Amino acid sequence: MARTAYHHGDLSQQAHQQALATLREQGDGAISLRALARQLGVSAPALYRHYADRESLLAELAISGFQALRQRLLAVNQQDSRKALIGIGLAYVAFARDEPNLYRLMFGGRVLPRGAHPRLDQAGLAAFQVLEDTVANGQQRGYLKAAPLSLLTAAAWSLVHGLSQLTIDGHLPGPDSEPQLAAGITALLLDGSVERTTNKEPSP
Amino acid sequence: MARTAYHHGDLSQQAHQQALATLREQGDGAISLRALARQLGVSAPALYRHYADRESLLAELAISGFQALRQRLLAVNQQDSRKALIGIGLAYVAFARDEPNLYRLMFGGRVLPRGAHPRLDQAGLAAFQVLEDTVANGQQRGYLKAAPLSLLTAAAWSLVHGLSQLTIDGHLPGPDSEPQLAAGITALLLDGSVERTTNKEPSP
DNA sequence: TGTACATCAGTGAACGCGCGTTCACTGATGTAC
DNA sequence: TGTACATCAGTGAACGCGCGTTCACTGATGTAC
Repeated sequence: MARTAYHHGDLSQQAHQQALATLREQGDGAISLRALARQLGVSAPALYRHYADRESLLAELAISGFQALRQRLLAVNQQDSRKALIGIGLAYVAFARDEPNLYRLMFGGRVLPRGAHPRLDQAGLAAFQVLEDTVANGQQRGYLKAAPLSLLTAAAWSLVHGLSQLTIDGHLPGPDSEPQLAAGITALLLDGSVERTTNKEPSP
Repeated sequence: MARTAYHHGDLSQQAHQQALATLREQGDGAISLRALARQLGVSAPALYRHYADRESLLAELAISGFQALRQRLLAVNQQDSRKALIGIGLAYVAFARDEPNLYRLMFGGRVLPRGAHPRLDQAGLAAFQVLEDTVANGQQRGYLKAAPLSLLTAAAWSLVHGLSQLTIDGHLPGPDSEPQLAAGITALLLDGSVERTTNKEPSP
């Protein structure tokens, strides 16, 4: 253990991890730089070597959250358009359910306003892009209505985002019935977006 | 002005109003009992005559928020089922856009957890009820699919809630194009929920 | 109509707390020659 | 291979702040008789 007194060596990473743990357990309001430093056995100002201020730390957490969400969405099988869209919806809601406090931080709006952290905005966009690509894909295959892409995407996003929020805030029936709820709701929107004549996927 | 030194006479109400003003301008995080008392020219402990603690005050604000939302939803014309559903969606999103910080408090989840304030939960339910009634109404008139009411309602709610959140957090295109976006999205969900054979409203 | 008294709605002072951030500093590391 | 020196990553102390809440209290109001 080359843990010399000075030069912790891994402070940036460990601070991130510890803050993430606190966030998960107690929400972003519970994250303070002083407490964090205490937990890491380090003086508070040391953290300022790695994070400009408290908000920057939170932004970093949110960024890695968006990256994780993006990975989940990318992992969805894209072969069948219909299954892909439902799969994206399920993956999205599953992420929110698994990481409620992280999700709240990412989309809270209050804590991390748009525009203040360019890398954060970018990470959010990158995750959103996967959803939009999936919709565009479905549309190109003639599977979705000819409505403007932005409209279809906004609808899909609103739906999964709203469902996520309502779920993690306990407004909807227990989490046991929630996955099929998500699937059912997504299907509901989908069937509305399907051209009547083209409700079969062209085989690859 | 019977504003005697003691006995402010209207402290409860004025505290509510002042707190609401602060909430609107700066969000719930900016509400503190001490600052509030200062603004009202009253000692801080005086507020404890009217509110058990800070959180109770926030709960009161959220309650009146739900009441206001409910009124807006009740004001929607219910004659035509399709128009009613779209109207509810528009009214809902308009409320969020007009009162972003209040809306965040009502649905933040972090600040006011479900179950802690019975009257708050009740007020939330009462607002939700209007939406559910509208959906049930549409279904009874044979206008909506025979899917479970809870599913249809959850879908509608998720959609408008998600759209509201994304809108007030600036994730969607400018607020200028937003009303037609809301209408378009709601219609998208609706057309998916419409039985193909019954897309005309029985005339009254 | 007057009065004793309970109750209500305020006050001022204080407790105890933790926070973000800055400052001048020191010890460790890496690099040029 | 050794050494001067810049740079990096920490330290401890302190500033200044505002907060929620409790305490023992006092002044005003309302009510029973």
